This record gives sequence, structure tokens and C-alpha cells, in this order.
Amino acid sequence: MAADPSGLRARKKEQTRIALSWATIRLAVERGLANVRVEDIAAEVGVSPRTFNNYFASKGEAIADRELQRFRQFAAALRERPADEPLWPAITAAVLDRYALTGETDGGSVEEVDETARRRWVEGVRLMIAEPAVQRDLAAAYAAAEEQLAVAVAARTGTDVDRDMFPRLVAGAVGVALGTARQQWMRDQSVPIADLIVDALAQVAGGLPTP
Amino acid sequence: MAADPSGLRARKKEQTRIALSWATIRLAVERGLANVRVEDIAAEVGVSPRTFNNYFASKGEAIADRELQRFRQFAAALRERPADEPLWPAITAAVLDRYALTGETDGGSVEEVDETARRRWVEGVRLMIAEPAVQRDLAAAYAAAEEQLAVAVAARTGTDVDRDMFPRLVAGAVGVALGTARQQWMRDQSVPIADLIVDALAQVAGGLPTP
DNA sequence: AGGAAAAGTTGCGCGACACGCAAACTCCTG
DNA sequence: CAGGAGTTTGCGTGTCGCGCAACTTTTCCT
Repeated sequence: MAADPSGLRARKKEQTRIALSWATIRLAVERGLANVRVEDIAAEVGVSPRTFNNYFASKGEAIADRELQRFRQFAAALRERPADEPLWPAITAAVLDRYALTGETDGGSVEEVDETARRRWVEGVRLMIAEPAVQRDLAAAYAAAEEQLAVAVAARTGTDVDRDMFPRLVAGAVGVALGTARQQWMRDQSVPIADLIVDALAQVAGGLPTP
Repeated sequence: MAADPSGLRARKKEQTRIALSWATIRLAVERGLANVRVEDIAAEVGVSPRTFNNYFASKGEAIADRELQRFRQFAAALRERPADEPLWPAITAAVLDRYALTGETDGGSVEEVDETARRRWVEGVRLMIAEPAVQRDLAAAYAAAEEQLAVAVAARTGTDVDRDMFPRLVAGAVGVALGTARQQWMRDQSVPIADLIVDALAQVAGGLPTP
């Protein structure tokens, strides 16, 4: 479904999925989620309102989808790391590879935007994230993604997803680390997010020692 | 709001809140969430449908509320642990105190229920939890509760919730541990949940070493 | 104690949403 | 190029979520 380049068809589908997701985010950031109707999003993408619900069950889900995809890509990246690499270095590398370096900040073109616009955007995102509905779906998306990550971890460590808590604990811990890093970054963008991620992962991997 | 025995009023309020929550859970477990309307829940508790939404914004939120309260109680318990106790032992003790020992299994009376009924209940819960809507609100509830826990951890370790990632990482890790333990227990009830919790917390506190 | 104020509940109503269903349309396969 | 699987779309419907404005109950102040 996600990485399925089978037909030209699936590509188109994935394209509208992404378009819908971005449109939702953009509008929500600009006007606030409450002032965005499904109708608007559909119009923005040039598709029927009914179709929106074919892809997403709610606006929140559409918003969370980008984050979900990133997390999934990262899980996939982990799977393709050399098998003999120790777990935590592999995770860190995979995260930095697929998660932090993508320079996607906006709906399409990246480029340099003037500073005030960037601030406005970040603030908008902060407000959007604060929205209860978004929190819900975002959290759920993380949970779903962690499932996949847990499988990857299990494969790598020779543990069993159904019997051992280990893979799920690792997946969950990674999710927490990434989420916390993101949160921290939104609060203060003076430190690069990659550094925060590395730091958070290190703390988790180190057993959260009291500083 | 939660632990506010100020007036006789708040008590009553908390009572209906709990009643609504349990009623929602019970009905959802029995018939499946989709077959429970707000109207039914309200009727069960003897209150107006409109009132349900005064307490909860959705059925999912009502369901998640019990778990949220437990988590909050646990955060409170942590706050009252001796300040010189090391972090992780304090957390473990607080969890076992407030989280695992409450013998609440059903809407009210505990007692011994016959085995098949218990299994039916657990299975019902499993299905309920699997419901996307419930997953959403449950995850959100955890996130909210972790916020409080983070504050407690910060106070105990002399860190700052706004500047250090540490307290949030710890809170998140604890949440993951509890969630994973609960999940594991639902899959196989042969191991007491308290043991699973202790195990999960120990793994997290130990830096998730590959077994 | 008594009455005003604060807090909670209820009924009404509306805008929006989630989703089933079936028809129209599009792309793939042989 | 024709059959069929996969998608989009319009329509209809059952619920929601919540604002608003009475109405009732508790609390507080003098």
C-alpha cells in the first residue's frame, strides 16, 4: 500500500493521499483546525469531499499521516541496516537517515522563506498540535507505527513480538524519544533537531540516568 | 478537579463521572462500541444525554478516563514518596502502590466471577481497545497523564520541564512500560500483571539491553 | 438564616461528520 | 479491445459535538 510501485495507479493514489494530508495541514496551520471543513480540503486538492473520507477517517488522521509515514520509513530504514550492527547505533543511524534529514518544511518547495513567515508557521503548527483532536490521532499514529518498528526490532534481536515485551518497549521508547525531541524543538529552535534526537535516544538507551 | 474534596458538590460530580465512564466501558465491552449510543449510556446512569458531553467529548474519552485517573493517582503517589529515594525505585513503588493493587475489574463489586465470564470480559476489553476511536483517546489520555508525571519527576530530580527533555523522557518511558505490560497481560494472563510491570520498568530503567 | 451568586443540568437546535450504497468512471490485464 | 478490478463520486442517513438559554441545586456571604 505504501511502498507499492506496482501500477501507475498506486502512484496516483499515494499522490492524492499526500496532497490531502498536506492540504489539511496547511489549512489547519493557517486558520486553525476548527475553521477548516473537509469540503475546503477536498476543494484544495481538486477532489470530491466524499473521497477525503476514503483516505482518512478524520481531519486529525490526515494531519497525523505525514508523521506516520516518516516513522514508517524509518522503520523500513532500520530493517535495511547491517544485521551485525548493534541495536541502538542502528536505530540512531536509521532515524537520522530517514527522519531528520528530509528538508520538507512546507507543502512542496522548500527554499528559504523569510524568518517571520517561518515563525508564524511553527507557531501555527504548535497550535495545531495542541488541538485535542490532533493529539488523539497523532498519538494513535505513533502507536500504529511503533507496531511496525517493534517487528523490525524483533527481527534484528531475535526476540518474539508476541512473547517478549522487549521489542515493544524499544519501539515505544524510540517513539517517546522522537516525540519528546520534536516537542522540545518546537519550544526552542536554537538547537538543531538532529542533535535533540541523538540526545534523547542516547538518554533512553542509557537507562535514563538522573542528571 | 480530580482530588478535590472541597465541596459535597464535587463529590457528586466525580461520582457521575465515574459512573458514566464505567457504564460506557461495560456497554462497549458487551455489545461493541459501535452499538452503544450516548443515549444508552446516559440512560444507564440516569442522566441527560446532553450531560454526557458535559463530562466527555466522546465515548472514547469516557472509556480512557479510568486509565487516565489511575495514571494520575500514580503520579500523585510518586509525589508523596520520600524525596531521597532514588528515582526508579520510587517510580516502581508508586506504580505498584496505586496502579496494580486496585482490584477493580468491573463496574462495581469485585468478587469472584466464574472463569468463562472473566474470559469473555477480557476478550471484550481486547476488542474494545482495538477499536481505533478508543486507541486514539487512550493514547491521548496517556499523553496528558504523562505531562503530570513529568512535572513530578522534574520536581524530584531538580530538572526543568521546560528546558530539559529528561522529565518527559522518563514520563514517556514509564507510560510505555505500563502500556506494554498491560498489552502483554491481555495477551497472556498467566503472569501476574504486577510482575510484568516490574519487569518492564526494570528493562526501561536498565537502558533496554538486548536480551 | 436567607438570599444572591456560582456551579451544574437539561432541552433545543444546528452544522458537520462518518460511512454505507450504488452508479459512473478509469486503469490494468489478457 | 473487451472484460473486470479498482476508484471516485453523489446521495442519504444516523450520530455527534457543542453553543445557547432556561432551570435547578449547592455554596457562600452577611
